[in-house]
Amino acid sequence: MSVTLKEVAELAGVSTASVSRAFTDGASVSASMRARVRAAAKELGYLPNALASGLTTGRTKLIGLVADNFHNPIFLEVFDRFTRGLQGRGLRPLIVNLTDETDPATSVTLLRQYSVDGVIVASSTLPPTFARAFRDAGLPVVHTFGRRSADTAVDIIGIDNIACGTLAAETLVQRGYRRIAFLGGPERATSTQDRLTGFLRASDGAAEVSHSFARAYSFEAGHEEMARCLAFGPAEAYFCGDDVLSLGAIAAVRQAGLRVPEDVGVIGLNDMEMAGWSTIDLTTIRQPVGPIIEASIARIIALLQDPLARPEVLTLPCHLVERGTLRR
Amino acid sequence: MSVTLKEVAELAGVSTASVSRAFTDGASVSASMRARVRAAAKELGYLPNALASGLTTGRTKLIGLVADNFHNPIFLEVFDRFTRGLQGRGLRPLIVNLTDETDPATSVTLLRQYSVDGVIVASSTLPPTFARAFRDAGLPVVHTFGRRSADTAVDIIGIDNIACGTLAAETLVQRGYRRIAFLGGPERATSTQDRLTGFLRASDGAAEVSHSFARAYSFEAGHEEMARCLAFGPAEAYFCGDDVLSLGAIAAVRQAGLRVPEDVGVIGLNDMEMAGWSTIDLTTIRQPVGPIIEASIARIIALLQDPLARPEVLTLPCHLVERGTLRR
DNA sequence: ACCGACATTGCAACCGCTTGCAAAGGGGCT
DNA sequence: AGCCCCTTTGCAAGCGGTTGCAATGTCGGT
Repeated sequence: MSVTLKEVAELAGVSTASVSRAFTDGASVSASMRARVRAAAKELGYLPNALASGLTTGRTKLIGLVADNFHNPIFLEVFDRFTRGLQGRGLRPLIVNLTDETDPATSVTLLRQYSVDGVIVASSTLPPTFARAFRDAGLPVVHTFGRRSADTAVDIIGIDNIACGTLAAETLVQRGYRRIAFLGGPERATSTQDRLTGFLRASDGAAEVSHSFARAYSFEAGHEEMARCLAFGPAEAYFCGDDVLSLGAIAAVRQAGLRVPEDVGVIGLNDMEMAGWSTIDLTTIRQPVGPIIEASIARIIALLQDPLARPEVLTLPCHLVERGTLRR
Repeated sequence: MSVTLKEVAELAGVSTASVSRAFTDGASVSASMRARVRAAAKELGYLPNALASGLTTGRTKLIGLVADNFHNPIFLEVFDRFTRGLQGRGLRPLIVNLTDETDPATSVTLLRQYSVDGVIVASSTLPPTFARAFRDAGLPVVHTFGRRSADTAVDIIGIDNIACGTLAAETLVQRGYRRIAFLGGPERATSTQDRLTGFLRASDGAAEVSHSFARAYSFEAGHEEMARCLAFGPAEAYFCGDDVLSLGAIAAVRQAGLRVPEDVGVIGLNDMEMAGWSTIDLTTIRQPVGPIIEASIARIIALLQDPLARPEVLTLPCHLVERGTLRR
């Protein structure tokens, strides 16, 4: 079907070994040989077969990209950056879309079958054990947006969710809100738990606090949960676990005939692209997605070089983005 | 590193051929042999190496998924469905993120190197020649969201953009708008051209018509272009080339102190998930993304079976989704 | 002219799996 | 018992590349 190494070798009148070397940099080949081979290859339209080469070298340049949230707009940015960043470095992402609560074993199997060189788990909700399953299978892995944990078994790159919760609470208190609330994402998500922890810690004594959870990181869930809160008498301001959740919550507030931020303040987390759209104008805590992903890619590449490197935790700072859903 | 066929064969006391057969259904193996092999495999934690097997069989179960719009929320749905649909059928998507106007040759090279079995080009903006490049390289390809063209060289699955333009114009006219406008996406995108064609055709004589183009399918571009339109005296209603564009346009209208739909009506196209959010509530033309993608996957699978099948064009119907940005 | 060091090249085995072909085994039938 | 046919199994040759090792060639130095 397609042109092989052998054909190029024949045309160039050299051994297949030489052709192979002409395409690997750093190999021992003379300039003239390389030129000759390249010319023959060009003439035939030869392309090295990445799979065959992966078979012998043990490196496929395939990176598993595991994600569980294809509904959150923030993931558009995440995918865009990951796919570009990886392909810009000669790596190819192999996507795994975790439906529901797929167990780790399945994804591990999947990715091992394709001999990926490494895995990036991009999720703020999965438990640390998930990423560890890859490492246990001998695959380099970094958990992007993961939770820092005591036993640092895998590399984690993300934000300090506890600090974010604290920042949110402090901001609300500082703006003079006295009855504040945390409207989190799924209770089991590690990010939710941490954000709540930080939130409670910082608001303790400084304000009257309550909290509840939406069933998912989605608009509907935010809407639903806020509607419930309103029915029980709303707080003055809410820290929502996520931007999408915030939008759902805001919709519910407005539907109840209340104004944002005059009657109810809302602060989100992520700063997804649309949070800045003038019609949305969401005050939120910005998660530095770009740097996080750059760092993740750099880290996975480092792990490819040295799979035994000690796992590290890298935490990037978040900051407040002032817009129109919180009073000054 | 990982367990191989040979080790399983040794443990089970059979030939490697038998082990291989035990893992291929339809192969000639006795039930007892299969059981014995499976047991040994399980004991060792053996996983067939998909790449090695792809090397010999010529099928990798890898499908290239080429897209050029990682900023439009509709693509979240597109990716979600494609990745799930493919993996549900035992295929693995290999993503190519087209940065800017990457030329087809590069992606072809990339995907050929990984011996993908087929390619799905998911874009409403790329010209038909793009997808054809894959076919010319001998790769089965379907162009999802593509434009039907006279010389049907590749399979196309999508909507009839001309009909959508017509539907939009008819809807506006029927609602009593007399001065209507088309605010399209990038002028070079095939989808833009077709939507405009249909729009003009249907509004001819029935209303006063104008048209212009945004520089991209994005919020900012829509905002910008609508601002420009408003400066020159706005039409009564706009058909925007896309939902995101619509949102940008609406933002500009509101910023100018005008109301939607009272002063200016807006109708979009796509019906992305957030168009239905109560705070957005966009009247739009629904593109049946689910069925389009299901059909695309089914088609690419059919092509894997029979690569020489004659290309087909499948056009799915769109319909109006009534919400709050157009008067009744 | 001779020697050693170094750069190039080819040979051939191997990466992990598949598959055509032939050999072996197992019935059913006469 | 003998024959034929069908099923099951193993052998071995690939699939497209890579790479250790040995062979060859080149060059500087004496």
